Amino acid sequence: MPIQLYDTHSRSLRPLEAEANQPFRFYCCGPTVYGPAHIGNFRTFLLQDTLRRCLEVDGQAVQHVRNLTDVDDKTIKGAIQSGLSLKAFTHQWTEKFHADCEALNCLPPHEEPSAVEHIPQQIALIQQLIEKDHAYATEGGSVYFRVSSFENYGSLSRLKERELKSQSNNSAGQPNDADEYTREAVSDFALWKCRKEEDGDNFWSSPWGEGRPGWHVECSAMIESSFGGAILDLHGGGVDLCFPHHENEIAQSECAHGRPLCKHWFHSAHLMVDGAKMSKSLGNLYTLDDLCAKSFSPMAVRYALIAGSYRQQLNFTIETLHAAESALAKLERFASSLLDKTAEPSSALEHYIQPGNPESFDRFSKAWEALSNNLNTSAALGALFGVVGSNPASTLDAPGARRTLTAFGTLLYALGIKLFTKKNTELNIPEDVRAMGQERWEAKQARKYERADDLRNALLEKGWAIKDKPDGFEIEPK
RNA sequence: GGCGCGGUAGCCAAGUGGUAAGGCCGAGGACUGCAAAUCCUUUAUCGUCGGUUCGAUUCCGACCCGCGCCUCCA
Repeated sequence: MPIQLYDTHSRSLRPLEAEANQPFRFYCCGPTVYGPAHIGNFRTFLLQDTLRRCLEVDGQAVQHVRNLTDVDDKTIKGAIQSGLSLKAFTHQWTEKFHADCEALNCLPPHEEPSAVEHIPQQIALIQQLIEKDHAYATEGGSVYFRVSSFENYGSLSRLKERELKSQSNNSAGQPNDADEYTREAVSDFALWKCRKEEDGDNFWSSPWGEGRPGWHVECSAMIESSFGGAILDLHGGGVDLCFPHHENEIAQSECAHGRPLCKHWFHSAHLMVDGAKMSKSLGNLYTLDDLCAKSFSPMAVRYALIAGSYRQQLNFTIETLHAAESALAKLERFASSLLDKTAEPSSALEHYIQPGNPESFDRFSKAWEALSNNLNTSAALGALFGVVGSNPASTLDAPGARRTLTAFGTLLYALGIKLFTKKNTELNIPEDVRAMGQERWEAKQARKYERADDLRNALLEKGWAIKDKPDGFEIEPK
């Protein structure tokens, strides 16, 4: 049974299957690299990553391509403000994005094309559109897509053309382009923007004069060049991209190439924070670094961001993150109970975290079914904890524990969850803390409880907690 | 105004025409010198009002409330 996923275009659940002997062609709109990505961005990328992992577990050869938007209004503005070249500016934020992705255990896409490196392809695409009369150049040297020339325009988002307002205003309500009045219709969108003073050095020459590409055309051109003219199996992005970006991509690609752009559209709902849309003005916009600074682990962030199903807005709170840390700890205890049976250290768990084979899901089959059925991460996690609660380790022998670990590991792979990531990085307990712990233990053994409790409280104030065991004690960060 | 989504326990969040997964928190118990950690147990009738049905949280209708997109946006 292939994985089923809701398709925005047909508004129905449809199976995800590549053509015979072909990779599963998976394209995602990537980040605009003008600053650190926030957790809302990452929710989308994490969900896409989780879907990709599920496809791999399902046995498909996924070709995952995610672009970098490194030339647009925001990157150009940011570069000029920071006094860096566009390339240097976007490079630093690309590096940061990669580092965050790695911390969140996001698999790198197989290809990550850069928009600025595909300008010739974009120009070629625009030329094709002009030749086919789907686009026109204005006197000012910009090029627009003629929306009225594409009958299906609006089918993805169900916007009738007559309902379209202008695509020509920026967020301040000002026209984007000086030559706005030379465009034929307000709903026409820019493919090529003529050079403007505020763009600084960031312009390229084209048959229509110097300028730069429009945002939408970047994706169409990169898809064409990465997938060599094949139809995409899946295209993903946040819901906000549905219109106009994806709608425009469809118009450009289908008009230029005369075939459908994509078979399946995957849109993930937005992340809310404390019940409201994230925004800088509300002070509820978090980056990964912001959360790590509050000493949450990146893995808890991943867990929290994928714990709700993707079609539902997820309400993120700091409490969610505490819940994620606790849930992760519970999974670690579960893994430990199985690893005890196989006499392996916790570090051995990673060998079990593999794409594996769906045939072997065993008692985790409900969890896999949930993932297969429209990427229901929430139900999958629920089913996972159902198994955890049944405490299978108590009745398993070593081979049985190994089988259970294999199934469990496959599921962890699908969800992109790594365990025991915290312990490995926090083993440096200061010497004085260690000594206090030892002294407290000795006082306790000598039944000098007052002294022992004082030391325990003192350690707590320093941020360290003592966990007593029958034959000794451990010190952990509070 | 157009298109779309949602209202489930203190919080987050699945799900189903036959009396509601899971996580967190809380409470009770075990353990402990007392704690912590851990383990066990435990907390809802599903926005409101109608309708269909033997039976609805789940289907239909109305209403109320919240949210998203329609403009750069994951």
